[in-house]
Order: sequence, then structure tokens, then C-alpha cells
Amino acid sequence: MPFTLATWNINSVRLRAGLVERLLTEEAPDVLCLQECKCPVDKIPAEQFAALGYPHLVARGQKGYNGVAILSKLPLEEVDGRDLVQLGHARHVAAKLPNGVTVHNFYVPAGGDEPDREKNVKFGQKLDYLTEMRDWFAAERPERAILVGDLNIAPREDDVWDHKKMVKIVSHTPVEVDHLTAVQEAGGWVDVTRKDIPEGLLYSWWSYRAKDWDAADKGRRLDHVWATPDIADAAHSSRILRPVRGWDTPSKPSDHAPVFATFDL
DNA sequence: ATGGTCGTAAGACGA
Repeated sequence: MPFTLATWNINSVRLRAGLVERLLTEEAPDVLCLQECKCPVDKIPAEQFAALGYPHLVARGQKGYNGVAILSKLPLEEVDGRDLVQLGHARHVAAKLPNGVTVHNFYVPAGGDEPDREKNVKFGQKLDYLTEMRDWFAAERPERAILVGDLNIAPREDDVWDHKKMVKIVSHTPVEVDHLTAVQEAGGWVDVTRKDIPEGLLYSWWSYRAKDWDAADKGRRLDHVWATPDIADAAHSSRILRPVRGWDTPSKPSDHAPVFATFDL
């Protein structure tokens, strides 16, 4: 049975519950992974999503910051929710689908502005977070698993609007890309989005600060869908729903667009 | 080189 999965940094699930509802109604993914819910788990409008055919929810939350959730049409068995680097942040939750596929949903630390761990603690925490991800997946090599989320790194030159301008900007520095690659190699993760769309500029995030995000198009691909090699071949139809970045009703948009993939499993 | 915009939650802080 094929199933469709999406990942979306929602930047407050309460403020944008109406946009989530719109995505669920118009696109009907079987599983939707959210990041930056920005609220405790009991404040997620779960009943609203249940009424749309998404009765299953696993989440980690905290007041004001971070927060990850998996909404599903299919039953979810909660597997895990790890506090890597012991930051006390709600940045990971994992659940298992009835077909035995484990879904990891991550919100990797953004890392602040200065790409130097001596001057910027947050940058060091970002690198350490990625190192702990690497060590985890090296120790327990995942099988039949999908990893999605806002990884806050745009690894490829064609994942950013201007590679030369971005190479010293947090999210695209070589040290971050190296750390992300190490996570990928440790788990054997396949970048499903780039498997399906190997060529060309591809973005999932555009800053709020641009006057006209669509015309300026200074985007980055920060949001990812990965899969283990045993199921990566089952993935197809990857897509980033750029128009969603412009949805301004019933609330203002998130600065991220959702990333989709379908798996024939 | 700087400032530009958001969300949370009540003044910054994080992105």
C-alpha cells in the first residue's frame, strides 16, 4: 500500500492550525511531521486534526520554542523522543507505522548567526547535535526507516540561492555540511528528495525578511526527507509545495514550505 | 555593512 508523507516547519501549530487543516484537506498526506510547534503537547489542537481524519498523534513539546509532532491517518506506535545533547529541547520524536516503518522527525538546532563554536555556543550545540545523531545511527544502524525534518542545513550548492554568498552563512558552511554528511553516512540514509529531483535549484525555506520572497527567491533547502536503503527505492514523487509558502489565509504563512514523498510499501 | 520580519508572550530571545 502506498503512503504519502510530508514534513513542514509550521512555526507555531496553534497560530497556523488553519493552514495545517488546509494542507491536510487539499493534499491529504497519510503522515504529516511538524516542527516548531512552539507549545506543550496538550496545547496542540489535536481534536481539530482528528476531525479531519488524523486521529493519531505523537509529539514532544515545550512552551514557546521548538516542539515536534507526527500527525497520522494510520495508527502510530510511539517509539522514542530523544533529547540529544541534553539541551532540554523538544527536537525529536519517532513513531512506528503499521507497515513497520519507523518515522524519525527532527528539528535540528538553527545554530545562531556566527559559524564559530568558540564565539557562539549555539553553533557548537548544532554541531554536537549532529554528532550525536551520527553516533546514534552508527551504533544502531536503522532499517525500514524514514528521517524527516527541519535539519537547518542546505547541503548542496543548488540547495541555496547563491553558494558563494552563503558559504560562510550558518546553514551552508562546509563544517555543517560535513557533519550532516556524517549523519547520512552513519545511517546509510538516502536523500529521497534529491534521488527523485537530482538536478536544479530546490528550496524549502524563504526568509520573512525579504520584501517579496517569491520574486527575490533567496531560498534554502533546509527541510529533508531521508530513507534507509532497504526502502529508499520505494520512494517516488518527491515534491516541495512552494505555493504553500504564500498561503496567507486563514493565517499568515510559515516561512517553510512542506516537503512530500510517496512510498510504495 | 546593516537591517530587514516573525512568534511567543510580555521584554527579550530565537529564528
